[in-house]
Amino acid sequence: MFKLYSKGCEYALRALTYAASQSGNGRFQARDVCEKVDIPESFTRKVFQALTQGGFLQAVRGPGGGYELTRSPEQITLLDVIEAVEGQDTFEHCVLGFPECGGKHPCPLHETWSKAKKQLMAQLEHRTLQDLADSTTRKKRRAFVSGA
Amino acid sequence: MFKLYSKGCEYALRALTYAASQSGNGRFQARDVCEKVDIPESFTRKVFQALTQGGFLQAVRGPGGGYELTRSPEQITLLDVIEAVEGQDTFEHCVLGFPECGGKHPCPLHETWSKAKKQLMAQLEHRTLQDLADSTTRKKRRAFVSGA
DNA sequence: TGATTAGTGGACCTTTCTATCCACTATTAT
DNA sequence: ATAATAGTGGATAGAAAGGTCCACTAATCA
Repeated sequence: MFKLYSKGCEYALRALTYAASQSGNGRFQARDVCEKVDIPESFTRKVFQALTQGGFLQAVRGPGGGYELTRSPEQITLLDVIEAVEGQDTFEHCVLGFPECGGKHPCPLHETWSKAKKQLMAQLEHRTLQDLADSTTRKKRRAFVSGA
Repeated sequence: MFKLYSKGCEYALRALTYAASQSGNGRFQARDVCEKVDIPESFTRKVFQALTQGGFLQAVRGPGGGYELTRSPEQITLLDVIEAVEGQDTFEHCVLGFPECGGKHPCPLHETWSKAKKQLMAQLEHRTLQDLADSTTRKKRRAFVSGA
């Protein structure tokens, strides 16, 4: 089945989007954010650990601690998050599984897929965590104003 | 990690592309084609069974038997094969895992993903098994002519 | 110093996907 | 009829992804 990214990555996107939408110093706690966006805490913690080791998040221990983004949300694209979680080469594998697929020995789908991939990645590079955070916040504000 | 489709679907595409590239009555045997394109036979047989039950292939038992495509290769797009193996709804799931994601309650990524998906599916609908078969045949002929 | 808070790292379990095996049925040829 | 061929269906095994638990460390506060 089709998968744009793993579950861990999905959780990371949801969690970080929520974190970015919160006003304040930008610090968030794993427990809190997982509860808020309704994703499995233990599992997501592992993803946070990986993002920390990858230099994407900074961990702060002890009371009042949590995580902080090392860049501001408007400087982080979806592709950044995806590649941080999945590795830089997620989109690089030959879709027909030809080990030799490449410039010199392209598989029959190489050109087609290259084109599709380019368009896909352009979309993912185009939007930032801040964009996503804004769109959720807007929605909530609309609901609030309309009394829903 | 990113996956355009499952292993089974990858094998189906490779096998059917090979089958389409063969001259003759269009009948092929599981054992033969799996050997030729170097994919696991037992596993791929299951995929063939599914494609048969889905009306995509016709099975012929006994000596000289095998499978036949129920449509000609130039009438079968990559998207056809993918949806036949993976189900019609492979590309329909919300990428952020929001159960409510849809026209009325779009997730923050809904628009972005819809656009990317449309472009992706356009690519997959554009090429047929015959196209893929032709490109592999052309390559072989080139190699033959050039003496490689 | 001791209690509390919050992230860490490793072991372990469950589910899904991938893969193999084998007895069985249908078909053809001798 | 019998043997050989080719797909079928079910059981089962192995690998990877998804998920949980718990003892531990670091930091803060009383």
